[in-house]
Amino acid sequence: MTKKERFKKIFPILKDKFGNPKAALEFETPYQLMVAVILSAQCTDARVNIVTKELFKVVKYPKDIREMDLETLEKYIKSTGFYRNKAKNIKLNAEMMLEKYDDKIPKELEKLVELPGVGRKTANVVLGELWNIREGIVVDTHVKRLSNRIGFVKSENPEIIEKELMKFVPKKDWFVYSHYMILHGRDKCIARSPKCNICEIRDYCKYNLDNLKK
DNA sequence: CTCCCGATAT
DNA sequence: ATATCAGGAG
Repeated sequence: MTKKERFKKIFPILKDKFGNPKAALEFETPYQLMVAVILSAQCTDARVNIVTKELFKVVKYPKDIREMDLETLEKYIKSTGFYRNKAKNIKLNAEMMLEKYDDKIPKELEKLVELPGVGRKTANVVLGELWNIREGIVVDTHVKRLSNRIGFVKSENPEIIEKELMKFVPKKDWFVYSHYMILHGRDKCIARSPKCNICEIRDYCKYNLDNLKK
């Protein structure tokens, strides 16, 4: 089976399982979503939501971050890990927002990634979530792991993985596909101990098929 | 490539 | 004890 054929088998199964997924991150304003995604680096979104529940009571726009001192911000977000980097980036990010965009988040990927703390992954999530804009495929740790296990790619480089996936994943599915990878990654294709024996897509997964031979 | 870094599951 | 969690900057 070609990659495209396998994708056509896998995608409907995941679609049937997860439907039309909403982001697990909680937010009210677009700016809050960007902050939440920055916080979600190497951290579960459940943890991010615990932190933002308090933080977003006082932070809704970039000006709210400007008014908050660094130490206070660090205290709010500490439990998400990397808190000093994240706090510093969020402060710098707010300053650039106020200087260039006020509180209107730019809708171009090239401009978004210039904001401190925002990389390609974060930018794609923000654009997709807020305005359904798909400039690429979100490649996070889950997409990376599942793509390699299924046998779609053989690479640890997010940009190479993204290009490879874009060859056979239809553009209209780019955004939901990464959502499905993330959800399925948390549910069955867990990093440490994948539950291949109860996995819905095991018949199309290289990792499972290879293990059966042993 | 390394560093950042707390919380959680195993 | 240790790997892992919706990564980004230098």
